[in-house]
Amino acid sequence: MTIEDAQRRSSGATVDTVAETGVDSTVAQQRNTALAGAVPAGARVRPEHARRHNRALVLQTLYRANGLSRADLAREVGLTRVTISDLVSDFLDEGLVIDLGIRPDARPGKPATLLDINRTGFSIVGLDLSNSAVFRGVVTDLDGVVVERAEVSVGGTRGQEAVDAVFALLEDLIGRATAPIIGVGIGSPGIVDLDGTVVSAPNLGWTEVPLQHLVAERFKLPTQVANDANMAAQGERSFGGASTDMMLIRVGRGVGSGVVVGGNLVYGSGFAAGEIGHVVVGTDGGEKCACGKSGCLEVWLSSPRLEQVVAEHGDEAREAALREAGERLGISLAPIVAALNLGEVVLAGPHNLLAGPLLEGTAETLRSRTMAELHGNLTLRMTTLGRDIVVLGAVVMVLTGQLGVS
Amino acid sequence: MTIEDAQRRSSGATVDTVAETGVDSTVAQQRNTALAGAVPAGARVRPEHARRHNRALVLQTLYRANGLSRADLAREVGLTRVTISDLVSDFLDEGLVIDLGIRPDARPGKPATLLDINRTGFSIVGLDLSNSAVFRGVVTDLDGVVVERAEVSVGGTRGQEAVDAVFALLEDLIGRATAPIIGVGIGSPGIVDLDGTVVSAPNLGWTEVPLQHLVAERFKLPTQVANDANMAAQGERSFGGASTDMMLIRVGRGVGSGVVVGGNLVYGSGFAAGEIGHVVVGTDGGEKCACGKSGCLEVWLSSPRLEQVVAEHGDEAREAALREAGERLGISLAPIVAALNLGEVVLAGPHNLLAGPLLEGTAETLRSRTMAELHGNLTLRMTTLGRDIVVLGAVVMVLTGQLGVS
DNA sequence: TTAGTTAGTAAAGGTTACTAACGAACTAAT
DNA sequence: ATTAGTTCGTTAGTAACCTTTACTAACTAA
Repeated sequence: MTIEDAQRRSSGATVDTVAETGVDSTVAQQRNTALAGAVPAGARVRPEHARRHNRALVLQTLYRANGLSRADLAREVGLTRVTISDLVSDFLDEGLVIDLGIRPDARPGKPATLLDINRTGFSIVGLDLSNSAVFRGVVTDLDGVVVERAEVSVGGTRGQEAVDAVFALLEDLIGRATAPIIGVGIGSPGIVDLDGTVVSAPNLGWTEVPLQHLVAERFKLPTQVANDANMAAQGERSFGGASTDMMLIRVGRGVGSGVVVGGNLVYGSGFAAGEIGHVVVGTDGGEKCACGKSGCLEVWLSSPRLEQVVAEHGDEAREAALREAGERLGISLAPIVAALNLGEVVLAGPHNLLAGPLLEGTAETLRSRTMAELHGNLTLRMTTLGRDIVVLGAVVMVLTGQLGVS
Repeated sequence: MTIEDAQRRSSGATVDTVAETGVDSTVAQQRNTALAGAVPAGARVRPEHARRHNRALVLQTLYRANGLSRADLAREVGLTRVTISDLVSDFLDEGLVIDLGIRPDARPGKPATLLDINRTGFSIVGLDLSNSAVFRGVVTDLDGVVVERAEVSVGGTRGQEAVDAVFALLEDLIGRATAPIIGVGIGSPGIVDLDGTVVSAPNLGWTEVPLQHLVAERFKLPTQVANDANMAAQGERSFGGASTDMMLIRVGRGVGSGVVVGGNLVYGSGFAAGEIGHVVVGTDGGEKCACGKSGCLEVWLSSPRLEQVVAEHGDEAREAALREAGERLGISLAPIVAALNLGEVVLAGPHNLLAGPLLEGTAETLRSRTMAELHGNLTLRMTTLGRDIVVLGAVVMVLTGQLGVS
C-alpha cells in the first residue's frame, strides 16, 4: 500500500473502523467532507468541490467569530440565507456546530439564533519532536486550549526506536482524550516533504521515514507531519496573530525558521525552506562550525553557544555579546526581509537569551541595513506562545487540513 | 469613479464600446468569463465560479499543448467528455479555440478532431517603462511572439508628461494591432500595488498614480500594471521555463528582483518585495551609496558602476573586479536562497557584464555560503529572453488575468 | 394596534457536471 | 468481406448545488 492509499483510507470516506480511538466513525466520515485541501491545486472543480469549499468557508467564519446567526453568516460569506441554512443543518447533524440559543440583544425583527463551532466537542493531538531529549505532546480542543499533556524521554534513541517512542506518546494521549479526535499533527525536525515523509532528520537518525503514513495507518486518524519550525510559524500565524508575510526564527540547539508568504507556508524546491542555520554571516570570518564552514548563523546564535557566552561574561560584556549575536541574525535576515518585504519577524526560543539585547541588536541591524521607506513597518518581536509553539502549530495544521479552518 | 469601478468596467460584462481598439465587444465580453481571478481568494464558490475555473483549466491545458482532442482534454483535466465538449463549444463560438481537423495518425477507433487555442487570432500589448530614457512596447500574439514594436523617447520626462508618453505609445501600438486585443500589460519601475497603482516611482516622478485605472479607462481594455522586475520574473517563469521557486535579478541603473514562491509572485506586506538594491552587503564597509548607507548591493552591482570598472581596469583586474561584484551578489542572495530553498536564480541585464566572471563569482559564493546538501540543486543562469523580458512578463500577466493561462 | 424589520424556511428554477447509452468511424483479426 | 473491438463525440436523463421568490415567525417602534 502506498502512502497515498493510506492517506485516502485514513481521511476519506472509506474508514472502516476507528472504534479504538473513540471517534464516532459516522461523524468523522461526514466531517471529512469539509476538507479544505480536497480539491488538488490546479484541478477541475465539480459541484461537490464547490460545496466543500463553501463548507470550509462557513466553518472558518464561525471559528473566527464567536456566535453568529445564519443571517450573519450569509452576509459575511456572500451566500444566501437559504444556502447557509442548508450547510448549517448538515453541521448541526454532524455535531460540528452547536446552537447557542437566541441572541439576547433587542433589535427589530425576529431574533436570531446564534451558532458556534462545537469548540470543546472535539480534540486534536499535537506532537513536538524537535527536542531530541524528550518528545512532548498535547491534547487540545478546537481552540487550541491544552487539555492534556504528556511526554516521553528519548535521550538519544534513534531510528525505529524513535518511531516507537512517537507511537507510545500518541497511544497515551489518544487514550486520555475525552472528545472524538479529528486528527493528529506532528512537528518533526529535519526535512519533511508534502506527504509527511521525513526525508532526513539527522538527530533522530531518520531517512525517508513515512511518519505521516505510519501514524495514520496505525491509529486510523487523519495525520499531518511537517517540519517543526514550519509548524511553529503556522502556530504563530493563527494563535499568535502574526501577519501574512512573516518569518518565525526558532533558536535552540540549532537555528531554523518557517517562512510565511502571502499567508502560505513556503516549502521550497526541495522542502528545505527555512533552513538558514548554516548560512555564513558577514564577511569577517567567524568560528568554525560543525558543518565545516566558518561563521554560520548557528555558530553565533545556537542556544548552547549563547548559554556559554552568558556564563563566561560579566554583566556588561554579556550584554554586548548578546547584542552582537543579535546583529549577526540581523545581517542574515536583512536580505530576506527586503526580498520578501516581510511585515513581521518573530523569535522563538529561550526567553532569557533572546528577549533583551539580542532582539534589540537584531532590530537595530535590520533598520540600518535595509531601506526604512520600504521596510520600515517591520515588526520584530518574541513569540507569545512559549514552549507550546510547535504543538500549537501542529494543531493548526490539523484544523486547516480537516476543517479548512485556521 | 474608483479604481475598482474602472477595473470592473474594463474587464467585466459592462464594457459598452471598445470599437476604437478593434476588439469585438461581444467576444471580449464572453472571453472575460474565463477570468481566472474572478473568484476572490477566500470567497464563496458558486456554480458559475466553478465553471470559470474549469474554463481556465481547459484553456491552460490547450495552451500548453499544441493540438488536443476533446477526449484528450477530458483525460487530462479530469472532466468528462460531455462537459469538455460543452466547454469547447463555447470556446469555438467565442473564437478562442480553433478546429485543426482530424488527427492524422492511424489508431483504432473514431479519429479525433484536434483543437488548439487561436494563438494568432488575438493580440496582447506589453509595455516596459523601466528604462527612464525610452519606453518600449510590443504587440504579441497569444504565444508571446512579437508582431509589432514601438518606443518613445522620454529623456527625463516626469509626472503627467510620462503618463502621456505611455498613452502615446499605447495609441501607436493599439493602432497597429491587426487582431483583437485581449489586454494591456505594463511593467513599471517602483512600488506598484495590487490594483496597478504606482505607489512610488522616483525616476518617473510618480506617487500614487493609478496607471492601471487610467489606461483601462482611456482605452477600454483590460489592463495589468505591475513592477518591472516582478513582470520579468513572470516572463522568465512562463517563456523562459524557470521553476516554481525562483528569483529573477535585474541589473540596470539599479538592482531589483522578482521572487516567485510555489509558482506565485511574491508581493510582500507593502508591495515592495524584491527591492534588494539597498540592502547592505557584508560586514566590511563599501562605497557610499546615494541612499545614505554604505555598501549597498547597488553600489557593487549597478550597471554604471560595472561599466566603470570594466573601463578602468585591464583584462585581468577587470575579471577580478567583476568576480568580486558577483561575490557580493552571492553574499546577499545566500540567506534568501536558503530561507526559500530556491531552485533557480536567473540574472537579467547587460550580458557582457553579467554573463562571465560575475555569474561565476555569484555561483561560487552561493556554494560556499549555503549547505550543499540542502541547496546544492540550485541553478544559476542568465535569462534567455533578452531585452524583451519585461514586456513578455507583461504579456504573461495579461494571459493569466484574462484567460487564466500562463 | 399597526407598520416596519429581521430571521429562518419552503418551493421552484437555473446551472453545472455527471452517468448511461448510442452512432460514427476507424483498426485488426478472421 | 465480414466481424469484433476501440475510440470519439453527442444525446438524454439525473443529481448536486445555489439562487430567486415568497412565505411565516417574532420582534421593535410609533
